[in-house]
Amino acid sequence: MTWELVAGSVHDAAPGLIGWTLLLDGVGGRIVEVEAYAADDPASHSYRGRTPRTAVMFGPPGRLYVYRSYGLHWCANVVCEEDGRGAAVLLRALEPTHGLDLMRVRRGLDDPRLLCAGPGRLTQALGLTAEHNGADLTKPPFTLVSPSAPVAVERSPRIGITKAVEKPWRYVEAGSSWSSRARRAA
DNA sequence: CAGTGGATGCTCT
DNA sequence: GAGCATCCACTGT
Repeated sequence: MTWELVAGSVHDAAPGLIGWTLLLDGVGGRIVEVEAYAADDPASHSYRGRTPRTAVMFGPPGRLYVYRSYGLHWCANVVCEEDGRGAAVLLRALEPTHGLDLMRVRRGLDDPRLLCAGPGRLTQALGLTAEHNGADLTKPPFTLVSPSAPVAVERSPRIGITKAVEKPWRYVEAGSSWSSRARRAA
């Protein structure tokens, strides 16, 4: 596994993660949308230094950083290296490929486009919670599979933040209809 | 369609 | 005590 992927800058790691397949207990799909949160980034949880919540972001790369968002959702990140200064890539959307039926039950929906299109949605669909904070993504119950073909990636500004709003650090698979902003289609 | 606001809990000031 | 890296239901066109 080319896990050097997460050893460098989040701006290399984030587009590099697009197209990988992520499964938890066999349920998941292809990563089609992520956002980079760099060490030197006012919008990053790690920006003000290490705290109990963000400690995982400063740890070994390739781990999961999970936090609660707006009191009700979980959001999942892949921790990157960046000289141990705290950096991670937020998983924003998957193209569901494995375990669709279980995802539908967990999400209470049938529409496959709404199963994993959004950071809170994908964690709910996979059953990802705080219990997975700090988990090693290269080991069970997680599975990571590299893309079988090269993936075209586009950049755009990040969503839902109030600082460093202009930075184009959201990475989406080009032409994907599974991202959180491309929900529209017939 | 677009726009608004409520739910909800934890972290840090 | 404020401020969220969100989602959904509801409103008015």
